[in-house]
Amino acid sequence: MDKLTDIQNTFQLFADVFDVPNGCLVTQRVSPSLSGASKRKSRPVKRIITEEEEDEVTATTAAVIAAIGEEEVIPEEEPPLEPEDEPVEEEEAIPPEGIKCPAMQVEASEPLLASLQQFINNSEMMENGSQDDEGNTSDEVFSNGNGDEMEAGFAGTEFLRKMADMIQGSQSNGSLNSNFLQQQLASLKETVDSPSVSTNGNGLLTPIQTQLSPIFTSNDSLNTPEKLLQAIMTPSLGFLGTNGLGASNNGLLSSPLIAPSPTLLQSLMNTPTQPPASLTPKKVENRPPVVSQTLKASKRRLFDDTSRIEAATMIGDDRIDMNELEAFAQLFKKQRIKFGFTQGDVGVALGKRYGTDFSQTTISRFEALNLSFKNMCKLRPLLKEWLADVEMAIEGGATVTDLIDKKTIHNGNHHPIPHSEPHESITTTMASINASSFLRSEQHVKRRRKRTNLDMNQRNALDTFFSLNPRPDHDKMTDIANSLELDRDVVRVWFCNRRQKMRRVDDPLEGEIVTPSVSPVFPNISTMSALEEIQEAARLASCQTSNEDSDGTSGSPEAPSNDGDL
DNA sequence: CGTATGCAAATAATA
DNA sequence: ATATTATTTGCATAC
Repeated sequence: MDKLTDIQNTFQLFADVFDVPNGCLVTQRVSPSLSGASKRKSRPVKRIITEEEEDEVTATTAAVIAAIGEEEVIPEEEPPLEPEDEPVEEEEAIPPEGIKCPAMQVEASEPLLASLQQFINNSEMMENGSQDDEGNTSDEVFSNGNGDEMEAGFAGTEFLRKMADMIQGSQSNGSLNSNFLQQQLASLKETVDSPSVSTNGNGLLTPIQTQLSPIFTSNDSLNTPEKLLQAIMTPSLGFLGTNGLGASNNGLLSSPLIAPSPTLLQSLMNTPTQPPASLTPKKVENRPPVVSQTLKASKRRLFDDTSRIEAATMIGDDRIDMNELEAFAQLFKKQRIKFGFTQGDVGVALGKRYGTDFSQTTISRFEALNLSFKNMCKLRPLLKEWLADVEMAIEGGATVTDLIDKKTIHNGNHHPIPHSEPHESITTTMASINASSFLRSEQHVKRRRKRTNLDMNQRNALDTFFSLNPRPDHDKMTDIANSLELDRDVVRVWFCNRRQKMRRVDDPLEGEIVTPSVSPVFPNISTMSALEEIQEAARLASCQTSNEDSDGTSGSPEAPSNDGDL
């Protein structure tokens, strides 16, 4: 029963996904409880853009195939299809260095359809044509939520059929996708009827057949529409669009492709009657080979791993366009340099203005679009304002040095503007700005704790402690903190991060690891003594070397120069 | 020097 | 209040 409903929903979803007004995928807030549904992992915007650029259409195709389960046989033998070489950009002062957002409108339905066709074919063969009625059997087929095995093929076919019908039936939008789908469906049906023919006038269907994923042919891997959908929708490869940003600059299609977040989809598919908990809906796929690998493999450490494919992340609620961000970033940099500010200067300046200063690193990343989309959006207004102010000031006759000087106002001295300022306006402007709106924010903006820099000894010690007990309790923590002359919070955070890291390293495959959380480490060491001994050792070790630097001179163990929060 | 990055603290949002 | 997971930042240090 519920299964059936599920199917229905799934159909609907498909229909929605493929048949939207603008001919592009759109995320629509699904009513259900996707409240906490957000497992997003973000990644730098630039990377996203680059990705899109690289894979284009090909990516989409490959994506679907891959997502469906096929291996990564679709490397780079794909005919490039002469993408776009349109000169585009008529902007003037912004010479994009190869960073742009190509259209992501590429049809994703073709490969999908092809796959569906394949699937249906296979199923058909399997069934031996024993079912003639269209929609009544489904009830039985799906009613059993656990004993489904052999019916897989059958049910699957049914499912796809329905889906196809549905899609076909609700196409009247004239949208690109709809039309295409309709077309494909036509040929699809034909083909299904006469498997020997390849009516497809696009030749799109044929080539893919061969690569039909095993997921479609094996009975047990696709026994539920959820899985099917999931497989298809697995965003890993950009099938769903990379991030819902990227608009075409050449006018291929005007609206950005916004894909439903996988999470969303999942929640959508999940029936209120959540099954036991045998499978972890989390990272289902194995390796997102195609797309992600192609990127600059320079530092595929954190980002590559961390950011999987979750591109649909920033689909958010707004259709913020990447173009603007990109443009602003460039403009910002240009102006900054023009005025003679360094990234560091800006960081400090922002601190002056908003109470939240940023490091040179952050500014650098902003300019290079090396921040998550969300993060970029968050920072943009600040930088924008700052830039505007500076421009205004400069226009008013101020000098960069003046400005820099102002923001260089170090701690405890207030003689920034000695006297005769030839540019009162500037001063006024600045003053007003500072005084009015921002000053306030400055107050309640709690400054980020200065990043603690653990020295080798502390690290080693912590490591040791960790190996002994990855999750010490409050007291233990305090103890450790004391022995290392660190703030308890620092220690706590360290452990948290460490666990996080551990998890990150172990889990990836999630296939065979047996939750090494506690056992592997010290299975026998139940003796407190031993444990403590080691701890002592660690402590000792740490103290030894830190004999002279222990005072936390340069560090920040204590008194992190907090602004004493007003 | 000013920037770009790796590694990983510190934080935010949730469970 | 705690832990976990996802993210934002920034110290250090390599370009």
